[in-house]
Amino acid sequence: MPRPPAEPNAARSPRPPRLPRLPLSRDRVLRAALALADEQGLEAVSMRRIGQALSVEAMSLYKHVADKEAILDGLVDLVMDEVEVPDAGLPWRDAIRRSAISLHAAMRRHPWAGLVMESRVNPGPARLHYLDAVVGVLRGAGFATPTIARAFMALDSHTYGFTMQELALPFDAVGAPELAAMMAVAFDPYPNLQAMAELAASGAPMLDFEFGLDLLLDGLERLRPAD
Amino acid sequence: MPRPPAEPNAARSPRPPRLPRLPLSRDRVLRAALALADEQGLEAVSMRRIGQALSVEAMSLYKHVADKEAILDGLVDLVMDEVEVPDAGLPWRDAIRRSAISLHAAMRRHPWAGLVMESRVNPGPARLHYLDAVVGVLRGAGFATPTIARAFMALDSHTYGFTMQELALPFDAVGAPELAAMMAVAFDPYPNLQAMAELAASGAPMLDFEFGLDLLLDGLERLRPAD
DNA sequence: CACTGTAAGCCTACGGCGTAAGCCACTGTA
DNA sequence: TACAGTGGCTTACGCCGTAGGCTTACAGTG
Repeated sequence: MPRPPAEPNAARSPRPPRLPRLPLSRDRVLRAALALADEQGLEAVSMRRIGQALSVEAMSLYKHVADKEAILDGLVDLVMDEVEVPDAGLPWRDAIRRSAISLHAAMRRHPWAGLVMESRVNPGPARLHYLDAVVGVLRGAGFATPTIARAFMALDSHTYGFTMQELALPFDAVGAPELAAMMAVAFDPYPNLQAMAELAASGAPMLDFEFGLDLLLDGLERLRPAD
Repeated sequence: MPRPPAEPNAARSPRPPRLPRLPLSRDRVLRAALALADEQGLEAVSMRRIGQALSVEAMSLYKHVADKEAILDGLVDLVMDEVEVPDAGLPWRDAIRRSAISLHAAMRRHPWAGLVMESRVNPGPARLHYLDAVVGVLRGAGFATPTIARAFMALDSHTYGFTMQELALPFDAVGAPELAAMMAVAFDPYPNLQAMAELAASGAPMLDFEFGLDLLLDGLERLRPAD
């Protein structure tokens, strides 16, 4: 029902006293979205619920962000901002190692982030800054440009891939005994996997991010031209 | 408007002649979903559009699959079925190498698959079979069980991570010159990335899946107990 | 002071989504 | 013949992103 056209009604409700909320902004929108994602998961990040968290209608968000894609891009960059950028003052191996571990940690703090990052094409400034620093350190270590490209892909692939698998695994969600029981069932017809289930049941740590990372770094060190 | 209650109407439309379509089945649903995903992308995979592709209403699918999650699980397993499982008859390194390359290729054939796999918790039979074979080959090579777990994570992380990054990159979509131009703009304030942009512009292949894979395999070979 | 442009937030509505619940025609068996 | 089961259809609910237009408040100008 289209309401009557504007009718300047003196008997209107007594004029809401315009309580002066602090104004919306791209930054406030992103922070609300980040909180929502961290606390309630990625599927809670909808325009309506972000609006709700800010006591604002969904459509009001569009005055500050282009669309939902832009919000996701912004979220990724917020996470990348938490990552320790490789320090050109350190030996190349330590610098890369630290930053990879820091990226891994950031993705674990925001379990939704990996999925979002990998569906995204355009890197934001924080991501570019990180990328630039990695390349800088590898150049400083004397690697040739094509090797740098390959090395970067290999290192980042390990970090992303490991984190994604780790988060998909229920290792943290349940205790070792429950997990072992689950595995025993699921692995029933697979003899080789039984050994894995037993290992998990023993409570031994199954997830070792630095194992693969060090394999890669060792290999790169061997490829590095003597300086 | 709730239609009149059942009224046995003799003047009904002349009885649609019940043309005998071949019946629905879980398999037909999955194949339709696979075709949709491959041809029109993951967001085209909706219950309504799968139904459309099968000339059937969306709700009819629920007689054959539990829900959309089940369809996605099924899709992942269809892709895993295309993957060459490591051959226990080969030297461990060749066997693992071939299967990793095959997994990478399958994920490239179905660019949507990586994203789906990584949001999924329960491995299907094809995935379990693959996993079992990898573990079997590594056992045969003499690795200790904890090392096998770590090695598997590292190898799979590289395959998933590399493929996801590769697919997010616009390397295939545009030609080298266009890409270089894009990079030159995006990389403007980042001196180290300029070198990468030039490398890409030269048309040199930027993506080398086997580089990281071989770094990992070399490292594992060095860790392997002498037999 | 009045006037006007503009920005910020609101409202309505559209087409799409996954799926709960129930209906109906047909089949096979008792 | 009766009956239960099966496979498909219909309707409807509550979500989603967002196009388009409206209202209000304020800043700048005369």
